[in-house]
Amino acid sequence: MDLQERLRSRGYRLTPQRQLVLEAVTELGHATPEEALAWVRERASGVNVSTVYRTLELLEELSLVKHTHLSHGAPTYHAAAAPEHVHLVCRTCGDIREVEPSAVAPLVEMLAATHGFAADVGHLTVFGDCERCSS
Amino acid sequence: MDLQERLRSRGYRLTPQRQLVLEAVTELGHATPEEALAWVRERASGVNVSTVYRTLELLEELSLVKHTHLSHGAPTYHAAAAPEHVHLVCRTCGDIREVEPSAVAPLVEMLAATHGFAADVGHLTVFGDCERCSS
DNA sequence: TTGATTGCAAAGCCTTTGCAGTTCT
DNA sequence: AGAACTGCAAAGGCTTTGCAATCAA
Repeated sequence: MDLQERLRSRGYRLTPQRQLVLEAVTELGHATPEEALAWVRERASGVNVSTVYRTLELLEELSLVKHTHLSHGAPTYHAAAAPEHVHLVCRTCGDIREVEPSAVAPLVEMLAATHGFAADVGHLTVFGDCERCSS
Repeated sequence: MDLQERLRSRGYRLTPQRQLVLEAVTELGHATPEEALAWVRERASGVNVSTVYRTLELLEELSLVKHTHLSHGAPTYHAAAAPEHVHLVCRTCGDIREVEPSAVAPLVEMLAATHGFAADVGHLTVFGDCERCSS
């Protein structure tokens, strides 16, 4: 199912800006709104920040992108099509590492079993200290 | 070790504002800076927002409080003395539930073993859908 | 044509900062 | 006196919103 199809089925339109923002997030892997904007502006001029914000919100609503909070500031977006992963963020050195969702499978299963809670693994970020910083 | 002692040993001073902010966070269990301020203002007048921010930062530095992000907006603080817990946040109904750290023990151990990563359980928040909302 | 979409500028949250007055030691 | 602390007001990030012009279908 492609972008246009998803948009049209909800009465939305396909615009160059929307294509570019989705492409930016996909290409960059992880991108803050500001970073996505920068990427887009390398390809098209005059695109505004507010369009990026509105588009990211829309794309998230369409389940085409997701976001997490990897730091205190702006959130980071990534394509929903990208393989799911959990983030490990080191609060000492700032290093960010991705680990496979299988790492949290036991947790997810147990939350489902004991609390009926359906965890969103793609949104999960674990803060702590990485190997170098905790020793 | 009490507040005054911790402060003094680092060259800081004990002030009514600092006592009140710590008390607010402790009493409220979870509090945003704004909520802490409101609580403090019920006991003392004229306390300023910036004092609350500065104090929370200081208390966190002294390991007396911790913070997590339970929603998109302001962070929530809780006393470090409170029993550690993980937060489950339902993104559909907004419900917030606390679960015991034992729930994530396997995850924590495995991150330590395979990635040398020391997870901060008290900061961990799992987003997803709660029982009612996922069915 | 007509409703969706955009750019622009202004406003809004949340938080930080500079500074001068005040308080503690 | 000297340093820490506070309130106040202004500024700073990040994000949202109102509106008129523009564009997709």
